[in-house]
Amino acid sequence: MTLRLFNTLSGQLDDVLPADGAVLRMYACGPTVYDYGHIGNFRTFLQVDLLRRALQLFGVPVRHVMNITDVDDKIIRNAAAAGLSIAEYTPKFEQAFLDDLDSLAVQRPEVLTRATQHIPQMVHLVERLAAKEAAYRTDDGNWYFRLRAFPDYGKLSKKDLEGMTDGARVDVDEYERDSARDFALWKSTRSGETGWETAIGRGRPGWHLECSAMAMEYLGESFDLHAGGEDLMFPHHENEIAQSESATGKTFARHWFHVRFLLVNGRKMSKSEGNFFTLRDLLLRGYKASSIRLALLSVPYRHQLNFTFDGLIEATSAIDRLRTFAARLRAALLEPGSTAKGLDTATRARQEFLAALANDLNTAEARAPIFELVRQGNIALDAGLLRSDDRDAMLRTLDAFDSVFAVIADHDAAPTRAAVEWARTNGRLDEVAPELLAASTLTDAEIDARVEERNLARRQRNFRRADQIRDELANLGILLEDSRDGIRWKRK
RNA sequence: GGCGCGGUACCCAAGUGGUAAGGGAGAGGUCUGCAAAACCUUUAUGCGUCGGUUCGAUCCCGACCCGCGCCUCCA
Repeated sequence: MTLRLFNTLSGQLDDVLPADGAVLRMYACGPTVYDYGHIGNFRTFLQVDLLRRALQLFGVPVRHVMNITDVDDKIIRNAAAAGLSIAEYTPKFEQAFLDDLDSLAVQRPEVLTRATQHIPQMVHLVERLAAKEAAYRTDDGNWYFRLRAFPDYGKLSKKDLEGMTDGARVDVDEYERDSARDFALWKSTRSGETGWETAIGRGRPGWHLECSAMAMEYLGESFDLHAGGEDLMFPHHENEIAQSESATGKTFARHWFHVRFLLVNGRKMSKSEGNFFTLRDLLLRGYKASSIRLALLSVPYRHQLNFTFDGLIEATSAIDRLRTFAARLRAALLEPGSTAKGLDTATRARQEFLAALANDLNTAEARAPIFELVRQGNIALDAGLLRSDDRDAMLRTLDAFDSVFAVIADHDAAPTRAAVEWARTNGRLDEVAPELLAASTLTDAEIDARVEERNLARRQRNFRRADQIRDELANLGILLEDSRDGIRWKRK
């Protein structure tokens, strides 16, 4: 099956296939590590993760490069305020970012690159552009890209340069540039300020330059796909195209993938608006990592997603249903063999799931056949009609689903525990949901012992005592389920 | 002002020129010591409004209303 994906550049659905017939080379703009990321940021990284997982499911090997921007104005400002160099300031937030990716089950890119470790490549790119008269240096030492040198400018964001000249928001009076729209490639700095001594002078790279230089370093001058949030389309990605294609004369990225924004209360979630949640905020309130992952993945990437706590609760319930079914399938004692209906149910669900994903990563549509499978599977189990090969086929379909959505396999304990630990060491225990703190004090063995104690009471038909234990555990966030196959418990 | 996206049941949300997937929540029932889980039934003559095209439109066209994003650092 071939993935068809909306391409911002072509304005239509295009097949996503490796140009070299072997590995799909993709670049995704990563974070600027000046603070903890908010879940709006993570929506984009989750959708990129979904993309790479879907490609792998379709049998397309992926080489995925992500940058870490570890030098920029905000980093320099925050580091200075903390009395640190940027090299001392950024590692904490880079690590937090990587930890958050792990919590959300986001696969690591094949290559993670830091801007500060690629200064020579950036300088070289400026030199190439200068040689073609596409870059120029002003008297203050800054380097700019000459927009007139790239007639295709605007082809990604469909903006007409002529039509947007000198709007109110352009810094018309910015000194010495040939044109107000020319963008900075390299910013000169004085000694004492953050900067590097290079052949093009002392300074630091502009943001756009970083991505072009690193993408080309690891993926070549022309590659398959470039991803990022919708806000990066203009000017960031437009500028990447301009400087890269001016230097190489080749198409930079063939396919551009843009993820639309996460809203909260109908407004864009952003640092500057102050209306944001970090992943840790939500974990400490007692929401599970898997719930957050599913909630941010279930609305297709090309639609805005309005974040709500109801949405998280809904995702939690949906995941419970999937996990309960998977556990029930695995535990069921079944006759060997298969049934036509059972196999057909499993196969059709898988096909419909794959078709929905292949259709521009339609995650909402992709969920439906999986839940239909759950229903049909439960009915067959209730009726005692399921055979072991049916079960195996159904489990394979669930595995395919989970290789992309990654929410059925339960890895929720570790992120929550880590978040609580983080709150403890950062003096933020008051933000932790009470039942989370309580539950975190109970080990699995202690819970098992309490469950056994209740079981004994039940066998003695001492239901008062049994219910009392169940209530106590419930107050600690532990839910019990009595089933024919025994007692299951789970952390809320 | 320019460019773009969206308005589908209580909530989230898919979708198609031929009569509305899925999830959550709610209600009733089966099962259970009671719960929980699971299953069954149930919840839009209706898809922002008004016109038009069509045998037929939620889906196509036009106008309008409302919401959001980008045009500036930003996932």
